[in-house]
Amino acid sequence: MVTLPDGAKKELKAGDTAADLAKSISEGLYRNCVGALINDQIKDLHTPLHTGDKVKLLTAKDEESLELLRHSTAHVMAEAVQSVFPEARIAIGPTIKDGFYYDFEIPEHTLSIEDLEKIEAKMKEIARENQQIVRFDIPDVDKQLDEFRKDGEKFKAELLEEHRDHNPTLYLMKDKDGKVIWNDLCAGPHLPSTKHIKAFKLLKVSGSYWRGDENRENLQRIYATAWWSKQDLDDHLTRLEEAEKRDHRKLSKQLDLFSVHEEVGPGLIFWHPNLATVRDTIEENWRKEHRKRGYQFVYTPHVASEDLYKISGHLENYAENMYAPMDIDEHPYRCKPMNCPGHIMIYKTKLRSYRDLPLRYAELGTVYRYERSGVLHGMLRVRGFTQDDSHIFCTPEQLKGEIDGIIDLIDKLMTTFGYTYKCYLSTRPEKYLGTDEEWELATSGLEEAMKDRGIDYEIDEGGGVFYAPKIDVKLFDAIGREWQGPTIQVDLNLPRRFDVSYIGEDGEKHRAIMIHRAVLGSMERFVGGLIEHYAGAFPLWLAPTQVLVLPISDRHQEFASKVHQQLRDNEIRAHIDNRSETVNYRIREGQMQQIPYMVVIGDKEEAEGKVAIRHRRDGQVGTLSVDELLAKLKSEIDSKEQ
RNA sequence: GCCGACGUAGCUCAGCCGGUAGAGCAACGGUUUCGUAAACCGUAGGUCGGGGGUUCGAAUCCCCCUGUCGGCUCCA
Repeated sequence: MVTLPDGAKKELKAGDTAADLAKSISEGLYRNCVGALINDQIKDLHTPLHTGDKVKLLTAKDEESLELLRHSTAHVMAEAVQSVFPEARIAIGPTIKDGFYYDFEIPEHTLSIEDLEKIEAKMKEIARENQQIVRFDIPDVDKQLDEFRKDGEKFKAELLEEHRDHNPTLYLMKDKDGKVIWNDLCAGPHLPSTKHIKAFKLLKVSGSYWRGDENRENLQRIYATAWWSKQDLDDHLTRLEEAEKRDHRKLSKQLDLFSVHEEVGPGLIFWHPNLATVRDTIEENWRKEHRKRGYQFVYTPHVASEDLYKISGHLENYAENMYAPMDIDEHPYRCKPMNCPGHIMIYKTKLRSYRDLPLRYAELGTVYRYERSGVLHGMLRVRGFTQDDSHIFCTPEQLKGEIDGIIDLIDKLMTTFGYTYKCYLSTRPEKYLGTDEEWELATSGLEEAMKDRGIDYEIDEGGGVFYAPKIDVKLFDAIGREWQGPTIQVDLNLPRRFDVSYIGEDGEKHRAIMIHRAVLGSMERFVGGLIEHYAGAFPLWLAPTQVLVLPISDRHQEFASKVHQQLRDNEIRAHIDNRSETVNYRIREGQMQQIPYMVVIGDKEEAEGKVAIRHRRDGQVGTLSVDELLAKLKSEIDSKEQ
């Protein structure tokens, strides 16, 4: 007796499988069935059922079934690779978001694009052959180990050795006569056969390490994707192309946003005027929102004596991410990797009373960190960047309220940019500093602030850093991609190291709580992400050029210049294009520069004292007097319309 | 850092098996004065990322350096 999703019960014979269940319901369902969700776990279609099981049969329509498809396609890919390159040894091949990969060791050969085509062709062949994918319990682990070793499958042997006590299974690929063609050590689950595999594409090859360990074997990884239908695959490929078009590095060239220079060094960003305008506007807004919330702005030096980082512990724990020391008057100095010690210096210039707290220091603080050369990426992963950093010093009683205030600020700023977000609470990891009581106080402060606000959050158990529990916020952009967003940490380390304290109501000295938070993160990463989020079309309030004035011919120059000046007088970022190019040409350029508004001025407009408005998305939207235009622009700017 | 790919004019890219560079756009000069996404004619522009080697001869082949790009966490 098993239960179906609609609550119906179904009587089965002993030893019946999910496939038998499907068959008993309808032949069509059986044909389309690829697996089953048994007690909420994805299983093979041929898994025996037991009394009391909750069973949901999976077909291509079910979201969960994609996992089966991709995992099985990974096996087919591995089979194909070993068919094309018999000397290839297989490592692991899990599913990932939107696809899967498989790692191989192929002696004396590096995979090329042409190889991918060959492998794809072979995969199609395997799919067409309708090979059966059969689960097989390994009866004699030692014998199987010998088998793997004999075949040179050292990775599989290593894995089997580790999993020998966990009922290891093989998956066998069988041809129509039941002959085993290929096998892979795998926990499954899988599709019943390869006939369901119709729409897949191998995307790229790259390097990896066996078990992600750089001291171990170098492997070659093939990334691929698989979908139930050609249509789904095509849609996915189109989405990838879309994302590529939004690449901030690409848009930077079109829109003249930023650059990096070999002569200067990798990971160091030059902000061109256009992007500097965007940043400046963001920072202005950032300051305004901070002032409203009682923050005080500070500035701290960009280099500091190593003495400071000895106290902070950075030298001990963070040295590999820091720029090497420089010798100043025979004393080592470092570029600052974080702003916190600097803010603590300011705090400690006086004896603080509980009446002074909370103190909220904020700084757009530029830091330098050594990142391994291979991980640098446009503006998103760099070596020098400006954090919108703040450190709040408060009493334990104030903690929750401060967290609440930060969440309010986060919500305000993220909504301003049209991001949706999700919060994660990371709790104490295995290795940690501080006492259990401190962790409890800090963690519950974070959690309760979210609870009181009614914010949806997930808990990442043990995901905190060694010195702090934290709230991480993930952002979702215009095309649903995820970005690392704001973070709040309750630091249990630095207040102790620097003896950050205050005098309480009781006249005694108490350790202050120090909250570390960044909302935008780094200006580089945030603005880089924004470029992609908006696909280069910044909303009016952020746009580098807000209005482009276009006189139709030379006789309209004078009026056009007046309009231009009037806009500028009203703090609109306006430019005029009075080159002797056709109107069409200049409009095209304005469009390609993603300028929100163009105002066209010809005989008609001059006669009426008005301007013709063109919006980059809506095209011609009528004529307005300059005053009317100013009012329209101001309201759109003030509301920060997306 | 490691694996792989790539680096040709400001941009996008061509240049096969070695015979010392080419297009479009942009720029510049002129003509055109135009009504909502590319007017016409002309000119100039490159030590082919840097260094070394092979060769009579290297953008092209080999080595080193540098930068960029894709990955290196998602566990049979």
